[in-house]
This record gives sequence, C-alpha cells and structure tokens, in this order.
Amino acid sequence: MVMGRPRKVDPDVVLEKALMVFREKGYDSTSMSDLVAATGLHKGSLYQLFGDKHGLFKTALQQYTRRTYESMFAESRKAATATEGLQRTLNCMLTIASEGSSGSLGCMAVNAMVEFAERDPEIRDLLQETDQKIVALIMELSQRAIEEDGAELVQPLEMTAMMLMSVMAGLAVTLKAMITLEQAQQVAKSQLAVLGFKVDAL
Amino acid sequence: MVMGRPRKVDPDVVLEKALMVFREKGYDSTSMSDLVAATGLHKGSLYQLFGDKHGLFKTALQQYTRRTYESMFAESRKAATATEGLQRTLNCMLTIASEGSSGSLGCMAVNAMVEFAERDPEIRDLLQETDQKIVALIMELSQRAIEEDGAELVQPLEMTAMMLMSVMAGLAVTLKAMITLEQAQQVAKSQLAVLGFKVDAL
DNA sequence: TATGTTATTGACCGATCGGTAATAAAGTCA
DNA sequence: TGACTTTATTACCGATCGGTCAATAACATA
Repeated sequence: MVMGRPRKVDPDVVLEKALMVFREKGYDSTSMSDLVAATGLHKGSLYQLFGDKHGLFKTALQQYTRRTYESMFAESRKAATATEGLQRTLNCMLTIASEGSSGSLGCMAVNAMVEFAERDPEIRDLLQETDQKIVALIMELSQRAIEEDGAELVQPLEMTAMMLMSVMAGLAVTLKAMITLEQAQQVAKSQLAVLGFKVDAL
Repeated sequence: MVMGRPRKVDPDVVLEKALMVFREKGYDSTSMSDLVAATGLHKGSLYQLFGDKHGLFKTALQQYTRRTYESMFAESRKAATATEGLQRTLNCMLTIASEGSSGSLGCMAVNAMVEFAERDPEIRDLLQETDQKIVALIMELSQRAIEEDGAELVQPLEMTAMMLMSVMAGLAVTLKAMITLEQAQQVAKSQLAVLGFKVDAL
C-alpha cells in the first residue's frame, strides 16, 4: 500500500465529469467553479491532480480522442465487410457527437479545433494526430472495400478520405442545431454511396 | 446638421475592427479590453454604440452573415452557367473562411455555432436563418444546373444540398489547421462532381 | 504512539472581468 | 455668447476569474 492519505474519489471519474462540462461549455466559458461543482472536488484537489485548468482540459481532450478512436476502431471490427465497417465507424462518430441530454454536444475534437486552432499549438498538434489516425483508418477500410467488396471509388483514396472527413466534421457542427442524428446518418450513408462504396447492398 | 458633438470615427469601421477580433478569438476569450485596443475607442463609447459585449457580437455576426451571403449570391450571378455559379459560390465561402494573416480564421458562422449553439437561442436562430438562405441558394442553383447544364444528380435535391452544406461546414473547420485553401477548393469541386454536377466541363 | 507522506480543505491573492456614472469636450442653435 | 445636445473620457464598481498556500486530516510505517 502506498503511504499517505488515500483518495476519496477515483481520478478517472473526476476526469469524466470534467470532460462532460468541457464538452458542454467549451474551455473559456467553463470556470473552475463549474468544474468544482461538477466534480464535487475542492479547487485545491483539482489543481493537485491536473496542474491547472489548461492541463485538465488537455487531459480530458486526450481521454476523449483516445476513447472515441477506440470506439470507432472497435466498431469497424464488428462488421462483416469493410464497407459495413466504414459505415459503422462513421455512425459511431455521429452517435458520440450527438450525445447530450438537451441538444447534441457535438464532437469535442471539432469544438476544440474551433476554439484553439489559432492560439494553442499544443492542442492543435494533439488534434492533428487524432485526425491522421482517423484518416488512416478510413483509408484502410476504403482500400479493403475496393478489394473485398467491389467498391468502385470515383475519387482517389486520399481525396475520398478527405471528403469523408470534411462531411463528418461538418455534421458534427450542424448536429448541434441544424439537423437530427437520423439525418446525419443518412447524409453519411449517402456520402459513402456517391463516393462509390457499395452501401446499398448492406 | 444634427446637434451634439460629432463622432470621431465611423461606427461601421469600428464594427469591422471588432468583427475581426471576434473572428480571431471567438466570443468568450475576447475581452472588452481587446475590443478597446482593436477599435481605438474607449470602453464607454463602445457601450454607448452597441449596448454591451453580447450586443456588439450579435451585431458583428449579423454584419458577417449578411455580407458573406451577399458575396456568395453576387458570385453566383457572375457565372455563365448555374453549375459554375454553384462552384463560385462555394469557393467564395471557402475564400472568406480562409482569411487571416496567419492561419485561417474559419467561418465566423461556424465558429459561432460551435460556441453558442447550446446556450444562446438568439444566436442559434440567427445562424439557422442564414443556413436556410444558403441552402435555398444552393437548391436553386442545383435545380438550374439540372435544367440548364444537364446535371444528373444522384441524390434528391434536399439531400444534395445537405451534403454540400455538411462538406462546406467541415471544410470551414479543417481549414483552420488541417488543410489549405487549395485543398479545400479541390474537395468542394470533387464533391460537386460526385453529386452529379457537370463540373469537368468548366 | 510517534513519524512521514499524501489528500483535503478553506482562506486568501492579485488580476481581470463586464459594466456604469459623472464629467469634460465639441459641436449646433437661438 | 450662452443654452442645448451628443460624444468622449476618466475613474470607478462589485463580481468573478484562475491560482496559491498553510493548516489539517487520514492513512501507512516504524
């Protein structure tokens, strides 16, 4: 056993609660008071655990991107075909972005990109890494869809991936106020179709 | 002539300077001090002119959406064909979103949507109105592209417009850190192509 | 029980936040 | 010139911001 006074609460559940606040309100409009209220911890404990507000946000964002990517990857592996895996991957992303009790919270990565891209290279790099991982996943699934499912892509692989990423990022935004999850899923499916994936067969 | 002490500066140029600050930093992380520094006005004058910070932002956002829509509409009318008009409309949007001395500022409407959608019905409604106007413009151009340019859309008109809007919103985000203006324009053009517009003929 | 170690707590900090009000300055009009 | 009207400017407000620190509490170990 480690020495010293034991923790009352699991840092992971604290991080999870802070994460939800940041997803809801973004970084700037979230105050330490908000985080204290949401986590139940006292301010000093939060600072001891995560350094400062920026550190807490960064940790929460990493948690979000890691877990979201893992969910997407896992979802892609559940499918019988690469094409279906691709569709499930996109739907997984949309489902996460649509979370929220009233109105969708959107994708925290997209939200953070909008808020931080111009002023925080650290966050920007972190988001670029995740972006590249997802692009790689999409390209791998697309390649397999060509080889295994007879997909006849009308655009090069790289362009196909860029177009899918653009659509997904856009849906993450419009999900916040313009469209429903069902509409977003329909858009994603149609996008796969127009790109040449054999999505009708599913 | 109107009575009273005359204004030193034109409120429109003040609004323009405030607009740029809001585009750069968003709402929350922009302080009144920032606005004072950027406009050259003193704090009291800003409050007299625009009420409060939120009012100033709302006015700036309306200015942005109005002007951007007018630019897009004007651009669409410059073209010889509806298809070319559509492409010019999209490129106009991307060009505006890519403005900024170092890195692109993105689309202020998209940025505001991310920051305000969950907490400010007034801003949300304002953005939804603009969204609908742009959707209407896109649908009108698409319809004309079918009738006049022989476009063979592979998706219904409404879905075509939704897909275009999603791509554009996504590009406005990714433009901030992930891609260049040239890449974004290429994505938009490819998107038009896969949707069935006769864009290769241009 | 005494000691070392870590976690929790509440009081406190200077800085900055958005916003206000009183006053000074610069014009028009009689 | 002097009254009137509007803008510009300064000083100031309470509240909240993110962050710190010393004191205390709760454990393991000796």
